[in-house]
Amino acid sequence: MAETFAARGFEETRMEDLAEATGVPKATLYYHFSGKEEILAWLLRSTLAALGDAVASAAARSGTARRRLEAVVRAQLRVMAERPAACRILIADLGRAARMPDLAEAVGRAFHAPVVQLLAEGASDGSWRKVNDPATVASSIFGAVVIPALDHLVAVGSLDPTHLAPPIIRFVLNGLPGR
Amino acid sequence: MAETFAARGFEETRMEDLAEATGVPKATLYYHFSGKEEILAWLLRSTLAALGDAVASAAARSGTARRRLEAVVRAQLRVMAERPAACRILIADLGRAARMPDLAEAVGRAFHAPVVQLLAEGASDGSWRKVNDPATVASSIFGAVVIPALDHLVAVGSLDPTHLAPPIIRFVLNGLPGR
Amino acid sequence: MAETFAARGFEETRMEDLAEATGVPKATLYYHFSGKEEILAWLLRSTLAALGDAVASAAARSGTARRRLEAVVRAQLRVMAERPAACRILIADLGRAARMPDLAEAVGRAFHAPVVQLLAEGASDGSWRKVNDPATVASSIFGAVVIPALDHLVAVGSLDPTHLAPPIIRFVLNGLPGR
Amino acid sequence: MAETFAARGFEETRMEDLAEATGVPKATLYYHFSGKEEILAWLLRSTLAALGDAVASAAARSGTARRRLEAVVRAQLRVMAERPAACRILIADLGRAARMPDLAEAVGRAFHAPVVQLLAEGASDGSWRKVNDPATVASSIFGAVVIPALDHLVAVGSLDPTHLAPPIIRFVLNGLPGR
DNA sequence: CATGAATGAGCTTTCATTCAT
DNA sequence: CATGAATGAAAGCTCATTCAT
Repeated sequence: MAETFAARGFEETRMEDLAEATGVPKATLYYHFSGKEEILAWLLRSTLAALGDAVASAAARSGTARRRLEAVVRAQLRVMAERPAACRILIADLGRAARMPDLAEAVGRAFHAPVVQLLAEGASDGSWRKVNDPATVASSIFGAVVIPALDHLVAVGSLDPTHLAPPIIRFVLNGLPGR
Repeated sequence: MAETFAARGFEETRMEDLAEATGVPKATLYYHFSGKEEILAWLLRSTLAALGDAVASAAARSGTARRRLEAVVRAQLRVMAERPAACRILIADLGRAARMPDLAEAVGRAFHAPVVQLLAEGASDGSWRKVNDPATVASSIFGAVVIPALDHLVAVGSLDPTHLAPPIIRFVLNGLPGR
Repeated sequence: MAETFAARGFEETRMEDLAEATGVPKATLYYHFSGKEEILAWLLRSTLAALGDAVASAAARSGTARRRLEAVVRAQLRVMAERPAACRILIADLGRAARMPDLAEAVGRAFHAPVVQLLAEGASDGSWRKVNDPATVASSIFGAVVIPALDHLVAVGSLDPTHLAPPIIRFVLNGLPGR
Repeated sequence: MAETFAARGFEETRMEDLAEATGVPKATLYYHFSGKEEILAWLLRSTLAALGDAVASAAARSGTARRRLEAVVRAQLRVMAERPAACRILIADLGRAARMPDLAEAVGRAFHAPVVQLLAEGASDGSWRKVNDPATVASSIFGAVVIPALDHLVAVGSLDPTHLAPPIIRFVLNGLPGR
């Protein structure tokens, strides 16, 4: 299902394709879901929930904000590695996600809000200096994690957080540091 | 044209809509383009070319790699501000762009390659320490610029590089710096 | 259906016309057939099958080849009278039938082969002298039956084998006999 | 031109195809002809005229009706051999020809009328016994000549009257003669 | 509860044809 | 006279969705 959407894109995926991919007859899909968009939403919602849980629990750990942000990035990459197809859909079609109100909100709750919060906490606990525009920076962090992950997903077909996490985390925490 | 695509998304945009938006009859569009997808490709290709030019000339300036990377980010934001619709399409539907082979390549040439190059040069000129995984970091930079820009584009409808550039550049160059 | 095709010709017949003529919605036609051409093929195939059956059973009778050939011609005219529309299509658009590989073969099996066989048998049983070029003569017989039948079909709108059969059979069997 | 029509059929032939085949730009074709159908009509009319001339002069010879009918058949085959493409169009799409009023009439004048006339004359000069239904028999003769010729045209791609004429003439004049 | 069959609603695309030069 | 460019008018076909069983 997710694989089918990920391979063809939402609009290019016919209800028939989903039926074939799952072995569930079209009409039965309609028995369980109200339509194609709802299938996608269900897929993404569940991934977003997983992401939200992972991020939330990473952010809720004890330790410095720095450590916790690192954990958040790792958590995000781990979830993407576990559900590559759903994540490809989500990131490859951000526009659609943005147009699905509850999803946009879910992304916000799942990643954006915890990170914004963390940015503030890090300023307090001395992890980093005060961040002036935390909303923008949270977006940048999201992009800095998600775009290279998508690159790998598309290029390699899967995601190995072991390799990807270190450079990303280094970049997110330190940028391009002078010596 | 770009506005139409950006507002509705590719599939929701009817050839008829493009005809109305441009005043050019449907059949005439087909006389010039081989189909809807080619229109989109043309739009994106032209924006990508602009982006490529802007990025290339920013990267080719004199000065430290640090300064030049800063210029590259500004250039990227400037192009996005100048062509908000095309950029929304591009970023909001990265999956489709990825499925258009020449476009994927164009993105690579327009942004990825120059930045990878710059990362190497910065290591030489002392702008920053050697970057271990320049491909991944270039992706992260791309994401760190593009995702907050998309956020603004979608939320605000336009892009003000004056406000957006500073936090993004600070983040890209310094990450979240300790005091 | 056949009437619609016969009246307007294949290309001038819109799918919509067939839908109206049958009361079956266009989309339903597409559910059962893969396209307009397949509908025509199905129509013609069924008529050809009827023709094949009629010709085969006429040819398989007991009696002299002469008698049986006569029966074959009558059978052909009878089928044409029974399905005037399908036959008009078939004969009025022989070119299209020829371009549909399985149909061309079906015509061969339905008429040509049995007649060629009969021509040989008639030479054995003394119905007529040996026929030198049976393939050509079988074609001539086909034409000698089918073209006047088409003429009547087009001119009169229907076919009365009672009137048409005698002159055709006389001509086929005797040509233009001297006294 | 004729070849193009013959290969694809009238409706499947695009104006563009004719332009390519002749090297004459589409718009120029419209400068000379009023439309696609008129091009076909022009093609067929010219062939029909040739056929009419050949048939008429064969029928007008001196000699018995028998000899002259033979000459008519030969003439018909000769014209078909000389203009195989136009003849394929004509016979393969009899329905269209029938729907073009002036063409239907031309076929009549070119073949049907002279043969009907000949049938009467043959009854007078003792070539054959009186023909009861000359219109039908003329049609049969037309079919007996034209259908095997079309068969060859389609199967072999060209027509050799030398081989085809004898069996056809024998059949037309004698039918299937007892010994 | 599940599903094969049926369909309403459109959309892309194609072409014959026109017209300004 | 000739033609490249432009277009009006359709039509075939697809698909999400429904519904009777």
